[in-house]
Amino acid sequence: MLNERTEKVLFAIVESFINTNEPVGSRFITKTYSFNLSPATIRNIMADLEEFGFLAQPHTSAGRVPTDRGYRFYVDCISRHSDVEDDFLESFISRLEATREDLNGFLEGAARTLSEHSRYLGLVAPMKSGRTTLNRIELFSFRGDYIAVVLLTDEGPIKHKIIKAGQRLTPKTLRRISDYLNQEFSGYTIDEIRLKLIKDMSREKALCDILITKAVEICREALTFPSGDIYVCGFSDFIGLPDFSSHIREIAGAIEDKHFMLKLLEQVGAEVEGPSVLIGSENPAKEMKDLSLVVSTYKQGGKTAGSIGVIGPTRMDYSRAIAMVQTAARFITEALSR
Amino acid sequence: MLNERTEKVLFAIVESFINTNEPVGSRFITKTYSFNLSPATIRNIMADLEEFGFLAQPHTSAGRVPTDRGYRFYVDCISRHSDVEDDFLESFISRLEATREDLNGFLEGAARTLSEHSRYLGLVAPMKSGRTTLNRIELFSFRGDYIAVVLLTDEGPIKHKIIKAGQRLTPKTLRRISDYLNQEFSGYTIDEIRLKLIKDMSREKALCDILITKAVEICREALTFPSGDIYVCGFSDFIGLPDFSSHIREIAGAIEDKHFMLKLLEQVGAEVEGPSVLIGSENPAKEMKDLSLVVSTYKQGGKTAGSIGVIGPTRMDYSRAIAMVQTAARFITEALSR
DNA sequence: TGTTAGCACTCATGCATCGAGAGTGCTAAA
DNA sequence: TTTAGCACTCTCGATGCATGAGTGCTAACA
Repeated sequence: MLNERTEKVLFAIVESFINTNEPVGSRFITKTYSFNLSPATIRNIMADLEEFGFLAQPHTSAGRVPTDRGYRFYVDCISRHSDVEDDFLESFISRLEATREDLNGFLEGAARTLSEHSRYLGLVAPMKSGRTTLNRIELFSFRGDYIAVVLLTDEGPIKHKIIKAGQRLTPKTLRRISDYLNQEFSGYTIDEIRLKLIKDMSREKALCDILITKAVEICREALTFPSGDIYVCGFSDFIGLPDFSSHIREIAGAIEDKHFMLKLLEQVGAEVEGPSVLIGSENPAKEMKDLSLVVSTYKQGGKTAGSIGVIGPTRMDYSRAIAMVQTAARFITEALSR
Repeated sequence: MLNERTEKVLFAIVESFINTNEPVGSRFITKTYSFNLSPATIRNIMADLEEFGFLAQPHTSAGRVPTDRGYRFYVDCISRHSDVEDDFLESFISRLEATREDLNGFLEGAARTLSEHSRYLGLVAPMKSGRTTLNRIELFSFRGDYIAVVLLTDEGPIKHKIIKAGQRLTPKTLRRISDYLNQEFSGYTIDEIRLKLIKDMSREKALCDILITKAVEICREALTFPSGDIYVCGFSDFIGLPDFSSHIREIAGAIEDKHFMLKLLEQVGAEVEGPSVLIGSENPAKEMKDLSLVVSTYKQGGKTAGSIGVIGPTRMDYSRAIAMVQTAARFITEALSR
């Protein structure tokens, strides 16, 4: 499609622009890179690239700027095996030391490490709990007629919730309820349990057992989780980037909206092996048309356990960002397997 | 100190500036407010106010702008009993409905309500858990040699932590440990428990009881909490304010730093009854010299349970903000008492 | 003695102009 | 196919100028 020389020029332009944030001109290219071509030739090539839709001019007589399509071509071509700095990995390791046994703390630390090293926005979203397997349910009465429900999942973290029982339950009753729940639901994923709960609705009515009714009720209430955590770090550095001085507000709004971000990560992350990249207008939301997203998933026990990634301007150092996200995802996966 | 007329002029200037964000001139005052004075007289008064340090001019021949001292005088004078809009309270009530039995969810909702109605930054910080009373400790073994520790406090929320036990413990052993812990620690505040733990160090060694050692160890590990939650809402609206287009970055940095914010809230909140106000340079951190903070505490069972407040530009609608924060704090206090 | 009218003065702001510089596209020559 | 040359376009910063808002001061007034 593009001959080698044209491609090289495109890459040179993309990389210059990533570094300098200034439209790059033909003269600049000839000075900086040794293509042994005159500015005029470069200009011809640039004109071609513009026809292809890979470059654009902010105005006549400015230099060229890569379009989203240009970035896309670049990203699809670059090697995905570039290395990350040593201190990046070291940061991860020391964070892991500091937060051992505290999964959420570690994940938040991972987001922070990512943002600090990339200077972009660091994201981590543990997967929606619907897909995780329930290990055990524990109940205990609490302050009179409340019940504390603790759900242990295989993931490690515990979900908890306080429920109003409506009446005082004896420890024995409580134990019978929790035995029933564990027998029914342990080993299933949260989503499966939700399904079972719907089916049980009828069965439970048939049985007319107050105890069971209560148990299922508790379970149903306990499973109305907040839909999932997400850690976002590095906002202040991110905001300081010169790229979006104008419409910060919309961008900040989109980023603050955790539901939106979760949905975005879930959509993107699932598809391919290795980091996915969404560039500018490829993004589903218009607020993010000047932003790019690099995201990967991490696994636990062979199953996807969450997403990690960065958000930056379309003028992002993709090669570095991809390497970092990939490294981070691998690191977390490895940490979780221990 | 200030005669009544001078005071009225000051208030007029403060309020105009709060509304318009433009330096206010003598002519404007005479047109807008009916003091029955000529611009010249107003100018004389303004000159006096400037001498007092209540007003400043951005440059010769701009209007006057209130200084932090000016705002301070204004805030100290205004009635603290202005009303809030009805829909503000309604928002609270509906949030409470939606998040019943989920304290953290409710508090986050409160921060959001506050930010949405004030258009400033809404903050809620549940008090550092050190001052809350431990109700009960529950232990259960988890995935082999791990132990899940769940701490029930009087506050309602449960703190949980997963600990590596190092060896497999039988249910019976576990029960003995948890009985011991409950006997020792229930009814004390977390801070007291920390103290007790230090004392126990020696006693425990004397006893040479492996079980107790293990128990105390578990407790100590479990009490290394993350230092406290804080909910910050409304960043995108806040950032859109015209006041700080220049140094957004520092401000965003300060706000993102949760430790810093927690410390700030803790410092301010504790002192007086009703909302405290910190204006611009009164603020301990230089990054916040263009921001004002209105913060109050909410209580549970007579004890301070957390802080709630807003952060806005020094040019803040103090009267409204104070009323809102006060209302919010009262509402939460009331909700917690049920 | 306090208030006001008048006036000169100061600045910020917006607008138009201008020159410099950067970069382009096109053409013709190598 | 590449390159040199040239005319052309457009941004950007500096400059000058008029305008308007607002002030401080002085002198007159009630």
